[in-house]
Amino acid sequence: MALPPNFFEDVYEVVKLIPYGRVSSYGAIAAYLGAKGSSRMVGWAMNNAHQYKNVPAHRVVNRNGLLTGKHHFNTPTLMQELLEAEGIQVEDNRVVNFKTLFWDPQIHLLL
DNA sequence: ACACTGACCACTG
DNA sequence: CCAGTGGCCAGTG
Repeated sequence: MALPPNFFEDVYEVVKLIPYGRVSSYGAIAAYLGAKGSSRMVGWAMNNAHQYKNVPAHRVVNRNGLLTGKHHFNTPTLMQELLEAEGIQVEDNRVVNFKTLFWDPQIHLLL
C-alpha cells in the first residue's frame, strides 16, 4: 500500500484540526493517514504547505517535541514565537509539557 | 539507472 | 544517553 492519492490534502486537513494551544507530530499524522513509516512524506508535505496559509505548521513537531522544522519558516524564530503566542512554552527548541500538549489524531478523531 | 538527501521513526546495543 | 542501522517515499543531479 502506497500513500493515499490525496495524501497532501489529508495532511493539511489533519494539521488544521490541531486545536489551539496543542501540538502533534509527523509520525502521528502519518500513522493516522495509514502511511506509518512514511513520516518523512509528512515533513515533505509541510514543506509544500508554505503556499497554504491555513495550515498551522508550527503546531507540528517531531516525536520528541523538538522544533525540527523551525528553519523552514520565514524566520528561524517564527515557529517558537507562534507557539508561545498560543501559550505553549518552548525551551531550547523543545516544547515544554509536550507529552501533555501532544494531540494525537488517532485518539482525538476516533473513527 | 544510481547515489544522495530530507520539517521522521523504531529498534538495538 | 548516544550512535548506528534499516525502513519509508519523492525529488534532484
